[in-house]
Amino acid sequence: MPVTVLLVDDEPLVRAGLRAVLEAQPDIEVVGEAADGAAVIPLVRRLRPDVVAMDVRMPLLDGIEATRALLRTVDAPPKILVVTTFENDEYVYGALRAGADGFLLKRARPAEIVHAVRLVAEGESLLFPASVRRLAAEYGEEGGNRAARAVLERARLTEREGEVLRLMARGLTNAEIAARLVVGTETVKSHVSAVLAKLGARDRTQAVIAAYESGFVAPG
Amino acid sequence: MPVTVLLVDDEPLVRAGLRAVLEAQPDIEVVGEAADGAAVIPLVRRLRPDVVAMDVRMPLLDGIEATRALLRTVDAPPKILVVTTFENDEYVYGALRAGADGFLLKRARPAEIVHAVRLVAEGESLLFPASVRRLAAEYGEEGGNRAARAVLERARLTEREGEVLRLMARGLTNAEIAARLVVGTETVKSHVSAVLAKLGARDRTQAVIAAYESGFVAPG
DNA sequence: GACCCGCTCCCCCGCGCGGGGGAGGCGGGT
DNA sequence: ACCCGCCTCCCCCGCGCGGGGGAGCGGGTC
Repeated sequence: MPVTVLLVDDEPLVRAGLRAVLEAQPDIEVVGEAADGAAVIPLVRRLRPDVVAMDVRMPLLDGIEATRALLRTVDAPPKILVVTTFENDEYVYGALRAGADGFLLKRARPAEIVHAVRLVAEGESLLFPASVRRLAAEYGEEGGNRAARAVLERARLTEREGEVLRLMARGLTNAEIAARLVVGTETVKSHVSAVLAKLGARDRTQAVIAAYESGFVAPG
Repeated sequence: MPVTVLLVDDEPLVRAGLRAVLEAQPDIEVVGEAADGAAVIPLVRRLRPDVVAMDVRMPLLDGIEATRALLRTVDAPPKILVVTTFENDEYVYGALRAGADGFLLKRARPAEIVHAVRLVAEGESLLFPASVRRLAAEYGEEGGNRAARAVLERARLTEREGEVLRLMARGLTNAEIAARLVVGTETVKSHVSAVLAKLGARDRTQAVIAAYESGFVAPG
């Protein structure tokens, strides 16, 4: 049985492109399209797709709200793949926080798009696509922490949030981080929440994974 | 002010060796020695060392019990560095679980020993020394998961525990892991607890860090 | 047969974590 | 003067996590 996909994007051109790429696969079937977030829920109820490829910026109901509504009102909801133009879109992080399973850049190569759909359909999350992982490599070994800085910028982490993430990635608890930074635990909690939101992580474990996968911290 | 160290080992030779290595450093001072775990607590109360270098296998009171007792009865307890002969010693994991801050191989080079003492004195934990981290490199890139298998063996993780750790390192919750493995959440909790104990990790975040640091899972 | 071990599932319990709010100070930018 | 981003701290709340037990079962060893 093929993977069924519902396309949600306000630009017909993008929908057509995604459809062309996905329909070229024998095991992927596009079962419907929607032009805005408001139309998604009834369509999902009727078509029951495995995956919804959802734009973030849309009229009426944006991708974040649509994702939230979908997960709240539909039982056995489909996997949600957030489609965006910018790697740096805060809306993406909002959508991931709302429960989306991964994100996908519009300028990704067809093979990557297909791969992303298959992955989320299998239940994998795709928070840190290859493009992000390659950062460290791009900057080279001798870049020192230039790659880390780049990731910082992409995720728009503040300096303090970066410090907190680094300590999280050393296995410290909030209380220990607070002691280390000589601030209150509530302050650390604020920073941690900000880091989770910006990285699209659900908990500190996923944030640490993100730190390793992005090259923000390196093993050894 | 120098880092003060208390040596606890039943073998005088080992104590002498550690003392020679550490005293060679201007910023490290060995303030006392003990031959078994039972003598540790009163000595710590009197000498108030920054670091206790503690053997695991000792008569009367072993390193695990001594660590536990120390942390329970002494306020502002010193950092505890577990000293062992075998990388594979389950006692080590027990000691780490009991609250020790790091472990150290007796066959480590002097520079490594000094480094370890300074690190734990600064409040860093040292769960995964360089010797373990180098595993992946030893086995080479084309080793595939041979390095991972080696780590598995060293930590004595069972096959199932290895699967669970791998899923933890993908950011899954216990419930999600349970669904993936088609078992109950209580079962997963058992495996997770076993993994934490064997890796000397305090929580799943530290376990994931261990997985990355040891090469059990690799970024990218 | 007795034994150990790995996998499975169950109980109770405390606590750290993370969500969702808000709020004040402080420096920089227009 | 104004706003805004950052850092700091506070509240309440639910839940997942991890610790501490125990227990049954199959498969291997001795």
